[in-house]
Parts: sequence; C-alpha cells; structure tokens
Amino acid sequence: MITLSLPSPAKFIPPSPKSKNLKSRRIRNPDFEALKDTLIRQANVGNLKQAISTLDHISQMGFTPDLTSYTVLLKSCIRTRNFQIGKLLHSKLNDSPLEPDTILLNSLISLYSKMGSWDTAEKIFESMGEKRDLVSWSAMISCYAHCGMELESVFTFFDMVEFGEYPNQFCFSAVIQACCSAELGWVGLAIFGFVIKTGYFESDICVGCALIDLFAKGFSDLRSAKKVFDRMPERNLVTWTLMITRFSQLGASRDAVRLFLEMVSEGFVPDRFTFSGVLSACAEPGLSLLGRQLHGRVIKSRLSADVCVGCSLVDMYAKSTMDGSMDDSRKVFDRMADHNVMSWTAIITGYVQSGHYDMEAIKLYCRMIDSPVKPNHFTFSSLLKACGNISNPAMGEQIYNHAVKLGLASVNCVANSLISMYAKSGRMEEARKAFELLFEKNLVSYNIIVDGYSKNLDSAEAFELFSHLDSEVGVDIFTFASLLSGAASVGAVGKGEQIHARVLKAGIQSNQSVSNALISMYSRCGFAKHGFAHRAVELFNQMLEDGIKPNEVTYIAVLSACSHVGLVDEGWKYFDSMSIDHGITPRMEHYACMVDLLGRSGSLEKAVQFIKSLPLNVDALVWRTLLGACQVHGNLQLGKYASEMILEQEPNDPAAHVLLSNLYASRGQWEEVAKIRKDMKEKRMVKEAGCSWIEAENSVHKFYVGDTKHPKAKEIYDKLGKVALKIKEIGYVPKTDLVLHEVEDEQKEQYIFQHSEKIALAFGLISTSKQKPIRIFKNLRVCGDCHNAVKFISVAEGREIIIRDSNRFHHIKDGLCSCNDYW
DNA sequence: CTAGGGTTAG
Repeated sequence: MITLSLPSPAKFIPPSPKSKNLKSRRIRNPDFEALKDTLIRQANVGNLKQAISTLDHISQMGFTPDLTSYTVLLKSCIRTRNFQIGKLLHSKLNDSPLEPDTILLNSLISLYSKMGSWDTAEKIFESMGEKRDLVSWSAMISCYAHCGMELESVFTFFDMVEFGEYPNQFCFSAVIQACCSAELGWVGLAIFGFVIKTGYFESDICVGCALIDLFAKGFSDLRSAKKVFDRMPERNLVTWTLMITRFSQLGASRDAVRLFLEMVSEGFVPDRFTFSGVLSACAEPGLSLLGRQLHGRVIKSRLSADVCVGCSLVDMYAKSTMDGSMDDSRKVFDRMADHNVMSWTAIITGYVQSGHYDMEAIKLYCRMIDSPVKPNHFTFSSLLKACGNISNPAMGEQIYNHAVKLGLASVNCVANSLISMYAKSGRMEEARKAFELLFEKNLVSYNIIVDGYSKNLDSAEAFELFSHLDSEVGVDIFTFASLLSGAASVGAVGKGEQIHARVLKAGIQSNQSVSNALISMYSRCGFAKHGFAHRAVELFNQMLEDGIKPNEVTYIAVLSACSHVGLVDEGWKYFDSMSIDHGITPRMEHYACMVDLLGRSGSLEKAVQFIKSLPLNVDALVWRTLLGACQVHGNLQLGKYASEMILEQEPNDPAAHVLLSNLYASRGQWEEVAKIRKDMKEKRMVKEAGCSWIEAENSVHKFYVGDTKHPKAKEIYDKLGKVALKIKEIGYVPKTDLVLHEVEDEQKEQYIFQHSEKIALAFGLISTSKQKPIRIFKNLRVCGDCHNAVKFISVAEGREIIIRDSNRFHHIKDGLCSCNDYW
C-alpha cells in the first residue's frame, strides 16, 4: 500500500515557477523566504495592496526583492487590471539594482498594452534586444492591434517573420485580430491561408477565436464565423462567450440567446463576460423577460456588482423598458461597486436614448467629471446628442470644449455629433462650418448634414449635397431616409417621388428604415385629393407582402396616413394587427394617432371611449390630440375635460391653457377666457409670441402681429388691403369668432388681418416671382382664419403657397390645402 | 506574459 505524504493545507504554498532556480542559490535567508512566500500568496489571491506592503517590508528589512516577486506581482496586476499598482511596480523595479529578465519585460509590455499605453510598451519592446522572444513579439503585435494601430500590428508581424522567428498560435491570433475590420479583412484572409498550412487552425483555440472574429467583425459574416466555431476540435468558455457576444452585436439576438442556452446545457458555467454578452442580446424588444430572469442568475452568481455585467444590465434595462422609464437601469447603476468610463457612458447614453431625460444625462456628466473617471469619445457623442435634443447649442459648445481639452475633438463620432447638435438646434450655418472643418468626412458626416438641411426645410441644399454624395462618396439607406423625410417636411412630393425611383433602382425598398421613410413621406404629403396618403397605405401593404417586418415607426406613419384620409376602418384593422400579428406594444404616439383618426372623423365620443378602454393611463400627448379635435369641432364640454386631463399631468402646459382659452373665445365666453389668462399670468407662463418668416431677396424677413417695422411696411399693408377685398368678392368670410379678445366685429376683422402669417404672405406676394411657390414659416400653429384666407388668396392670386407651422406643413393650391382642413 | 466584455454620431 502506498501512502502519500502531503503538507497540511495551512502550510501548503503553491510552488512558484521559478522555485527550481531558487534552489540553486547558495544563501537562503529564512526571514526573506517567509516574507517572499507571504507576498506570493497575497499576489496570487489578488490582494495587491498587502502584497505591495510586503514588498516594501522586504526592502525595509535590508533584502532586495527578487525577480520572482516582481513577476508574480506584475502578473496579478495584469490579471486584475490594476494598472496603478502595475505602474508603481515598474518604477520600483527601475529603482532597484535588478536586471529584468525576458518574462518580466514581456509582462510589462502586456501591462502597458492593456492600459492602452502603446508608446511605453513599444519603448520596452525596442530596448529588449537579445532578450526579445516569441512572446515579446506576439505581445507587441497584440498591443498594436488593441490600441487601434492595426497596420502597425500587421507590419510588426511581417518584421518578425523577416527576423527569422517562426510564428506560433499566439502570434497568429494577435495579427488576425488586427485584421478584423472591413479595411484589413483581406489581409486577415491571406494570413488565414498561412495558418491552415501550419495546422494551428485545427488545433488551437486562440487561433479559432481570432478567426471567428475575422469573419464576424471583418465581414459581418456570422455564417462563416459559425462554421469556424463548429469545426473547432475544442471549445471553452471563452469561445462560447465570443460567439454569443458577436451574434448579439450583429443583431442576431435570438441566436445569441440560443447559443447561451446550448452552452449552459453542455455544462459550462457562465462568467461575467458571458453574462455581459447575453444580457446585451436581451436589450432587443421581446427578450426583456429573459433578461430579467438572467439578472436573477447574475445575482445568484454574485456578479451583480461587477462593472462589466452592470454595464450590460444598465443598457438592457434602458433599452427594454417599454415606457422609457430609466428607474431599473438607474437602480443597477447605483448598486454597482465602482464605475468606469463604460458604466458612466452606458447610463448617460441610456438617459439620452430614452428620449426625455437629456438634462438628467447632463447632470450625471457633471457628477462624472467630479469622479476620477475621464469621459471618452463615446461619452461626448451621447452628451452632444443630448444638447441637440434640448436645442441647447451653448451647453453643447461647453461640452465640446471639454472634448477639445481631452484631445478627443477630432475623433470622428465626436465631430459628427457636434454637427448633428448644431443641426438639431436649427443652427445650420454653424453646422455647415463644423462640417467643412472636418478632418475626415465620412458617410455619416454627409448624412448628418443632409438630414440637417432636410429637417431645417432647406431641401435645395440637401439635394445639392445629395448629388455631390451620389457622384463622389456614395449614398446609403440613411441618406435616402433623410432625403425622403426632408422632401416630406417641405411637401416636395415631386422630389420625394424621384428619391422613391432611386430607392427602387438601388433595390433597397425592402430596408425597414427606407420603407418607413417612404410610407411616412406619402402619409405626410397626403394632399386634398387623398392620392398620396392612399399610396402610403398601399406601400405599407406591399411592405407586409414582401415580408419586411414593420416596427413602431412604421405604424405611426401608416396610422397617421389613415387619419389623413379618414380611413377609420383600416386604421382600426392596422391598430389591432400591430400587437396581434407583429407583437408590437402600442406606444402613446399610436394611441394619439387613433384619437386623431377618430377625432378627425368627428367621432369625439368614440375617441374618449377608446382612451377609457385602454389598459393604462394615457399621457398628455393623447389628451392634447383630443383637445385639438375638440377645438376643430367646437366641442367645449369634451375640450374642457381633455384640458383638465392634460393639466393634471402637466399643470404648467401653456398649450393646454391656450387651446382651452381659444375654445372659450370661439364660443364668446369671455369671462372664462379672462380666467385662464389670469391663471397663466399668475403661473408666469410665457406664451410664445406668434411670428412668421419668409425667405426673399436672399434674406429672411420676420414678422410679428401687427408688425410695422419692415422697410416695405406701407406696401405690405396696401397689398393686404387689396387682397382682403379681392377674396371677399369670391366668398371669403372672416372668422371673427377666432379673435380671442372681446371687441367689436369690425375691430375683430382688423385684428385678424394683422396676423403675422398674413403680413408675411402679403410681403411674399409683392416680392417673389409668380412662378415659384411662396414658403412661409410660423413658430406656432397657423390660425384658422389665416388658413381659410390663404386658400382664397391662392385662387385670387394664382399662387402656390406653402405654410410650415409648428405642427405640420400646409400645401395650398387652387383653394385646397394638403391638410384637408384639419390640423 | 500571449485568446473573450460592457459605452458609439446618422
């Protein structure tokens, strides 16, 4: 019988790899050996602070810590990503008389590589001389690959081969990783050929992982990635995690989840990286329940405070919570043990993308810069987007200045975000300036500026850029979507049709965003003849037939198209099938579309019934839609109810006050009007002053109510008087009931003719060419009498008139308006 | 020491 003698667990210390060398030393001091053993144990369990003080203790005792101690400590720093202590060790090593060996220097390269300090890593690598081995080469190749210096990485690989070293699996995996981009994918494929000859493809897990990435990241080709995965003779947790993460990143969320379940059933235990990958996949709509269940498993695995898992959870809850609430996301963020750039960026981005928490995002940024964590280019992109959302270019500029100071200003996505921020704030001149100053204009930059011009109703400029893009850079789905929305915004349906033709020629009509933009364009351009709104509905049906998946946006477009042409039954049909057939939970916008549809067709009671039948309380948007319909149909009772509901949720909503006041005024109930006005005054609510502007003679002319400041004021009012007479002759009757003050009828008519949109139109009539349509912009909704008068003027003067108000555009021609008299 | 992760402008 054989008995094994083992040391008791308390005394057992794992042998260090260098113990053989140590035995050869002649002098062994027991105190030194004991301290060293302690140090190694502390380092191995990741207790770096104590290990460092043990190291100091060794020096204080008069011993010189040996290379093994440094190596073990450094490895632990790399494993736990403790860069601060890593750098401290490096400086201690420089101060010590020790001559670092290859392993220690390689470890230092790896440390600086993981920190992103490629320059320090490079210096160490170059100083190594004879000590350089295959590990040094592969560490350096890998360092360049991870620091965004892919070409440097490839060249270093070739240098190594030229130097006479024969690459092993580590070198191959490092250099292939550098080639995992669209630009260098072909180099990766060439190296793949080399790998096959060496036989590493069949035998090494690292090489397999790199090849999976070559296909997934370099070619977005998940099928080939899966082929590599299936052919690998051995798969470990890293391999599975890599597959799950890449599938998730490329939008194959359900496949990612399937892989995860398969992995678990094969007995692998997911770690922080695996959870991170699969949770990201669960941000996709429809997978949130699974995401919550996985969160439970994360807690059981004691990983809930981990930064990496936390990031994915923050992102998942931000994206998957239906009502856009950030509560769950924030809870996860607040419970995380500590934060890094990514977790800060994840929560800030979550707030920005949820739609209405831009200020919260900026507040968090203020907290972030008080912490030791520095923002990166992703953080700045999101923050600039937030500033654009709230149209605050001044704040955006401040934040951009921070990016300048951190040397991130010229990073593509930061500079592009700045342009987008200006464009969203209506500052097209600044946007254009920033665009022209771009160091490198990519397709995204062009799409932002084209979209900017489109949204800011300068479709001429947008189309001009488009033709440049078309011939020089190339266009993509975003360009088409922007142009379609631009065409829709100014009612340029002819241009829209041209783009539609191009879409068909390019064969991209089956793309979801393009399809949505097309439907939306035809829906918004629903002219009096109903032709285009019908076309929107037709396109939608065709989209379904072609098997393109509709999303929430599609339904907003198609429901509003139904609303524009009064297709009540179809509207109901689509609304029902949205959730039943396509699993899309209706949002407030969809409810608002239905209320609009019912309200427009005069079924106000049905609209109220609809709201009451819903399983949840609707928000102010829906009630405002109802209130608008009440105003058009003069239903005071329901209007009052609707505005009460709005004010319950948004007590200081000026729009609700004004709409209700207008409703009372149209019924001549002046006491009520006065009450509301007083209430508004007390609450210090500012009603935006109505103003209209028009572009003529190469500049913008802006008019307020009763404005007489314009140099051509006399001519304008003369023209206005003449036009008033002309249209009365052909049947125009002033809607004096829309005057919101209690005055005599004759005075009311005067008031009405001082409205800013009429003044702007009169100016347009005397200063623009008869062939071109007159384009007027108004900051508020166009007044009912003005709308009516403009229809008559279009006949009397034979002009095409387009009014873009705060709500929509009105394309008025031959006495008819594209809005079908509902807005 | 050398393979995997989370944040990203249209």
